[in-house]
Amino acid sequence: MRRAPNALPAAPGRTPKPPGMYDVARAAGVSHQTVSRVLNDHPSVRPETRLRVQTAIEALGYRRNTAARALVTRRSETIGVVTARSALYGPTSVLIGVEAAAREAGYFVSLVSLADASEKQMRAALEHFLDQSVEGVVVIAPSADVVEAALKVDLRVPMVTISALAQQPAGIYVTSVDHLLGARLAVRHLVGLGHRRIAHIAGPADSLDSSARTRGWRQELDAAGLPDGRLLVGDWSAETGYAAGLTLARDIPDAVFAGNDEMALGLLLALAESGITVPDDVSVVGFDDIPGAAFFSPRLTTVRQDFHALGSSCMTLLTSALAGQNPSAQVLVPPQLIIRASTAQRSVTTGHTVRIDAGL
Amino acid sequence: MRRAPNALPAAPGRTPKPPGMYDVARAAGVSHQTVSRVLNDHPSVRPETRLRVQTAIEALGYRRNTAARALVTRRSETIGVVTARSALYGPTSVLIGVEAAAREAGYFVSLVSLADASEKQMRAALEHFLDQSVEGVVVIAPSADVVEAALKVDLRVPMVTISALAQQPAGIYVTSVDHLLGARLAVRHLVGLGHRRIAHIAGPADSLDSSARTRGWRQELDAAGLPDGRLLVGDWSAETGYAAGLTLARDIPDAVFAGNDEMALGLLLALAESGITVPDDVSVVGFDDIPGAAFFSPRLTTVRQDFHALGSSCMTLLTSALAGQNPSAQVLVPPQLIIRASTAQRSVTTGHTVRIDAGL
DNA sequence: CACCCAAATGTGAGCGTTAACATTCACCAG
DNA sequence: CTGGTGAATGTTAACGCTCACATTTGGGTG
Repeated sequence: MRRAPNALPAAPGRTPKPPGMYDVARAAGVSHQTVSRVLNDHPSVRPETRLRVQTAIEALGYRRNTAARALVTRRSETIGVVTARSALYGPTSVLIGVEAAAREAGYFVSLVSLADASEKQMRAALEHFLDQSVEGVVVIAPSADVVEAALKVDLRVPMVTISALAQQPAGIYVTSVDHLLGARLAVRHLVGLGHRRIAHIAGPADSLDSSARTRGWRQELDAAGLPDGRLLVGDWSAETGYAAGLTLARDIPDAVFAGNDEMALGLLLALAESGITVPDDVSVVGFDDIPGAAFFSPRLTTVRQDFHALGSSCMTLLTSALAGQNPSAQVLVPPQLIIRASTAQRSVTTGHTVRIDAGL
Repeated sequence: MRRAPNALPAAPGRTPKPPGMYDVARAAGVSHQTVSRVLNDHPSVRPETRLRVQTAIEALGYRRNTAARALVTRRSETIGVVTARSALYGPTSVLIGVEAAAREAGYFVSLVSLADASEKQMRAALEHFLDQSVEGVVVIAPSADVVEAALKVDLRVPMVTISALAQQPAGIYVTSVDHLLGARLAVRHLVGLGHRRIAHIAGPADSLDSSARTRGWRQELDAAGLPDGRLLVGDWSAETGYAAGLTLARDIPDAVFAGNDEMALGLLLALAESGITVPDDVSVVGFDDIPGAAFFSPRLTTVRQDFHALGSSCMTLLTSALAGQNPSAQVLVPPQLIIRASTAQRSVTTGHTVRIDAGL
């Protein structure tokens, strides 16, 4: 067993008990309450006394006991974060972003990852957080059932969910990357390039992010006065992107908007194997800008999400809710279109318009 | 503000205080201590009494106050996890794996991600954990300086680091994926395919995982009686893999072992752009088996890590340390070689041996 | 049938902090 | 000089739990 190398002549053999407020108080020649006041920087403490106490704290290496504090105040400077037990790029990046933002805001984070979206699991997670006296909860919710499960548990603290809900439910705060906008940006880019038949490979049906992206695709097509495109459904995996690619290869559209980069990767492979050249024969846009997207073959045009901004947005919502304000708006973080080599002007040779267009 | 819909006729307007042990005790007609005994399943409680108490707990919706418990026991059923603030596939997957294993082992996790590997940051993180009375700490350490920083803080609880240290420092427990073995598996596969000049693109110099993989590459080359191969250094990014590929393209080896899949991706692109065909002209192996690796072009042969097993290994170490045993061995989790299409028998046309070899 | 022992249960004292209230002290108005 | 006032400090009581110890209970023994 490792023992703290402690200079104090403590009772032999025992781990020296960490000093408490009383010890500090004694050392500073004040009462424990004054120590408490210094710690919580209460105004009415003489500067001189404050200094004396601070010196004593320093000297003894005193650290306030959070359990005792939490016991009496029912506060813990901690927020709980619930995420799905997935190693996917999106959720994990969001988690890191939220953790960073929470720390910046002065909170610590307690983490629970859910093996599934059942209400039971969610309830257990949230109740655990409540037991810990967390001051707020962040739920990273990929699908509607996670949000629903979270809403069923009644929390005594504010909750913000990171989810692309079409509309904000009462009682919780919601923030998200603006997936719809991202999709529109992607499709708009494709339309601008002259593509008319724009297919979409969607993520899993229960994914909110995916629905929002699909909605964006439709809206932009609509706005451009283009007919509906072909819709295929995948599950975020390259595997399903590949399958979609095989299907698409039989009746190739002008362009494909893939719901995420991984599916775009699968798509790219299927296309290559089918002898279809990107971007000459068909343009491809992804979503996420995962590390590596810039080195797909061809380098992938995609939509980048700002996870750091998302984390901040999340904490802003939470802290203002904690401050008693009622931030009502659903905050959306704008994504960014990254144009690379997988998209190009519609080719005149394979396009469905005649050669004369090229001259215009 | 949302208010818990509570059936009890509580004092008007106030959030009803959650029931305590005394409330349960009264309801069950026993003393608070008996309730405590039931909670901690102490042996000497009559089954009938136990049942009565449990019924009362159920009825009142009683939940044990963790702060109070932590205050007296100085235990919290929580472990602290320190990780690097990175969205890379490796670290995040490890994090998810550890969280899952911790929950399985009955612990909750408190998370701190480090913006840098400074001792200051590490100290703050670990002291925060100590304040929270965590029972153990897991440090996911990509580089030696993180481990060193962690060692400098003197902890009163067991610590396990997940790091590919060449040898285990005293006082802490270490577990890791067996990167060295993984690299040897990869290189052995290459050697088995007849390749002799096997280059390596290493990860960043300060990465322990990278060093272990590089060491494995060297060892296996040695064991096969082959000359040292060409060594290039990247930083895990596809960008650097691409740069390495450009360099390698000028003097193409038989095969390349990339330190991770992302660099392999960059390498693949550089090779393709240089008119070099994989695996005909050169075989490529990656490391990680990131989602998508199976859909690189060509599908990437790589080494898969078992993050779930790693998490379990980590918790096994921690729980046995907690139980007072002294698990001394450094536990390594074996990885698995996944053979796909980026590796092939050494081509007779481009090989450095004459055609006659093919007939042997 | 008194006796003892172990099992089952109860009692009281903290754990380290903050909250509420009490006290002291210096200073100024009347 | 006295009373009042507010700032600075001290005292006491929770917070909800577990621990150590005290007490009760229910059988076997001799």
